[in-house]
Amino acid sequence: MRPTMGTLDRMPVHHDRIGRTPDRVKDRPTWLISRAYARSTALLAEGFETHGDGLRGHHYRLLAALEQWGPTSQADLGRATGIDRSDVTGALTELEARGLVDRKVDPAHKRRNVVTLTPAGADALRRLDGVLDDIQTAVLAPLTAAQRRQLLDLLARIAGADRDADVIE
Amino acid sequence: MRPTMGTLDRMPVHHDRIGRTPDRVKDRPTWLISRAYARSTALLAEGFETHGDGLRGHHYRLLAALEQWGPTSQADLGRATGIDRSDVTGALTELEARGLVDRKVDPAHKRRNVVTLTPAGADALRRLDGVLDDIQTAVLAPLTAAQRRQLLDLLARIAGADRDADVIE
DNA sequence: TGACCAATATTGGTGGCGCCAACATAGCAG
DNA sequence: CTGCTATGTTGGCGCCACCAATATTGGTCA
Repeated sequence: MRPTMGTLDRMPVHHDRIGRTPDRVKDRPTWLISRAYARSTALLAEGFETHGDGLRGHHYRLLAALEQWGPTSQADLGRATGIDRSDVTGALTELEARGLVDRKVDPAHKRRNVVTLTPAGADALRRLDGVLDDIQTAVLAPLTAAQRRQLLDLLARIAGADRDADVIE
Repeated sequence: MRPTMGTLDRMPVHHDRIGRTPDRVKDRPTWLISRAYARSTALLAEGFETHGDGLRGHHYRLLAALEQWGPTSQADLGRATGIDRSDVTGALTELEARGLVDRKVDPAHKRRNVVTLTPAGADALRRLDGVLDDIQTAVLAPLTAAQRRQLLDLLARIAGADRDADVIE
């Protein structure tokens, strides 16, 4: 019994440890995945906000694709990054406004835009890489090196389930 | 050189296998997590749509919390499920309209609403459980039983990093 | 007691991200 | 030439996380 409060028992709900997750939910893989995702996106949002000049995940993915594959059409960028064509358009417009990419019509295929990474874009990508690296280590902080490798391996299997199917066939 | 096209080499981009993820991105934990999340949410959305009567993740979490802890205030529901208070309000309104929960003012604490799971709500929860179970097995399909246990353990560690911190201290 | 502060429920709004539909245009295949 | 497909763009939707402001209520404390 606690001090100085006679009516304690009419409190049907105030278990000291509500705030836990319901049992039905807390061990479900989809729940754990969503929690891990929530945690990583929170860190990403913070990192992008404080060191990302207002850029976000879309922008990083596009810059990375351009750095790796060189000048690319928007449609191919979308396929390479898993970003919808329409969202590619919007993100590229923002990147172009910042001078991080260059966009012009492909003279040989006039319906295409050829998107090119500018030097400033490459710089931005390198900066973001640093930010992202820090975030990765923060996310994986609770794990040992061996556990990290394991997790990445396992995640790759379930994350790439459809794509592997596409690739293999 | 391919046939019938002299100007082929000004085509820097048409690798036959674009559609992969940039190397800079594809092994990052946050990326893999987001892919796993995308996969699981796609399955969840499909499952909820075809067998969920239009309910979504929020609703399931709330029903599960109510089933486990009994009548609960909205604020506590929010804390228990990680759903923002404002979103709790909206989701409960929908659940109430379907007769799955009952919401009335706590006579002892008039600023609180006591939310109660109705029998229909318990039924809906059980139905959703079945749907969710199927989705879990679909998500984990590429893994062996041992790998599944491992993945869940590792995810729990990184997913619960903050909460554990809260609990431990 | 009265003044002040904290918690609650609600309303309304933001933003990221994934996705889809419609459209005009351009290239390709028959 | 006639479809059919690919491309880029615009506009919209839905889910989820989050935040701000407000009215109400409870509890605290000087």
